[in-house]
Amino acid sequence: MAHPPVETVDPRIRRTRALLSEALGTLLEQRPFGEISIQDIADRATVNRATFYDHYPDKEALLECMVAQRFFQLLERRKVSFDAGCASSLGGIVLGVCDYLTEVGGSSEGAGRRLEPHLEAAVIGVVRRMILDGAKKHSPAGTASPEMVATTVSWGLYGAAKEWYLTPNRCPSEEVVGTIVELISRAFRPAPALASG
Amino acid sequence: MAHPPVETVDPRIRRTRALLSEALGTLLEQRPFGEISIQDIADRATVNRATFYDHYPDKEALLECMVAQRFFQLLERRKVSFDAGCASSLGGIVLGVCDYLTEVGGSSEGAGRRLEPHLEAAVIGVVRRMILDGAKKHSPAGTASPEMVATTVSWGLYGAAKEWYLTPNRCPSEEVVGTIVELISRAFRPAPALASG
DNA sequence: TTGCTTATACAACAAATGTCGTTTATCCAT
DNA sequence: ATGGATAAACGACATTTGTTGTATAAGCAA
Repeated sequence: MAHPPVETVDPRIRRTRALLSEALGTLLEQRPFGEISIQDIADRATVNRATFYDHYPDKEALLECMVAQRFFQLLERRKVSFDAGCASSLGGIVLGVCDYLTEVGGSSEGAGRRLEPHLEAAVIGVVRRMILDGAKKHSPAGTASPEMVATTVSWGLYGAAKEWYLTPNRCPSEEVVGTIVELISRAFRPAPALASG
Repeated sequence: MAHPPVETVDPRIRRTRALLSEALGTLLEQRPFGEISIQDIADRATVNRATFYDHYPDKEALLECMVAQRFFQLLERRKVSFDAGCASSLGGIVLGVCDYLTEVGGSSEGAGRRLEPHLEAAVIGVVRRMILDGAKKHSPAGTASPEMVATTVSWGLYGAAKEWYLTPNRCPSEEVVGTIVELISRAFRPAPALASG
């Protein structure tokens, strides 16, 4: 009944949300997000349309939850974690984002050359959480709070991955990881002297 | 007639789009974006609803155009530009983003603690363009293309500004600029040795 | 001015959205 | 097992959305 899907024990709620999530996932393999109606999702999930609104305010919210969940599971499968003291540990996250974009964008999303904004927000959210957990275990990197660092890095990281993904003849994901890590990992290092002006 | 508003000379088109943009701007001062229908916008603009669809596919597209235009004008008024050789020139952009978020989020958007994704995309787009123009005039910063650098920095910059904006008891925008510039400007410097691991 | 081009107004339509109230089924604590 | 709590099914409704076709008006070039 809660709109932002909170942790719940009730098997009815878990079942319904799982059905809706799976239904949207299946439909996204067939046609782009914009061509999927809530009725379509409810039908595929064998759930009443009104029940959908008991769980999510709109289909964008469902997409966001689904993406966050699936992307997080992708990182879990790869046993990706983050240690702020180890710059190369960012590589696993970067590779995960690149591969996830390729995976979900391959069929329909990428064709329109437009990533669903809520998909982007969900991915960034997962990355931010992971970076924040790692960053908090280390000493502060200058005047910026761990939250500020985590947000900056997660947004920059995602933007870089998206830039790569939208490049017409892009290189394999493994090759771009180093470049992206190089760009964003500097946010964790102590500040060098800034150029004046 | 073109959906993505291209440069046009026809005064009828310019007039209609200006009316729609201004109408949405006025309505956003009264209630959040989600509670504004296309009919509302068309009425306020004294334009037929069907005409709206001759210019924009949906109200999100109008919002994106409006935000990009207004935010760009904000930077123009402040005479903000970017020179990749001068790290502090990022400060003007950062301050512009922070102030713009405060400006548009003050009335209705900020209350719900949720920024419209298309607003975010528009702001990032303007920042990216400005950074890209400045970055292209300089030598390449490592293996990353100017586009990659500009995208990474613009996303990171926006994320940082958003983090600041959403902080409950945030400091004045002038105070956070230095922190954000310090975080993101490193992407323009030559790569230091990375921590191993 | 004339005439061609094109943007806008307008009406109408099927479809989708978001909400509400009622009934039925499921969960879970006792 | 019983009973209270609550989730889901279902039908209905007003509203919004996106599209289509035709008529009117505005722009612009000759």
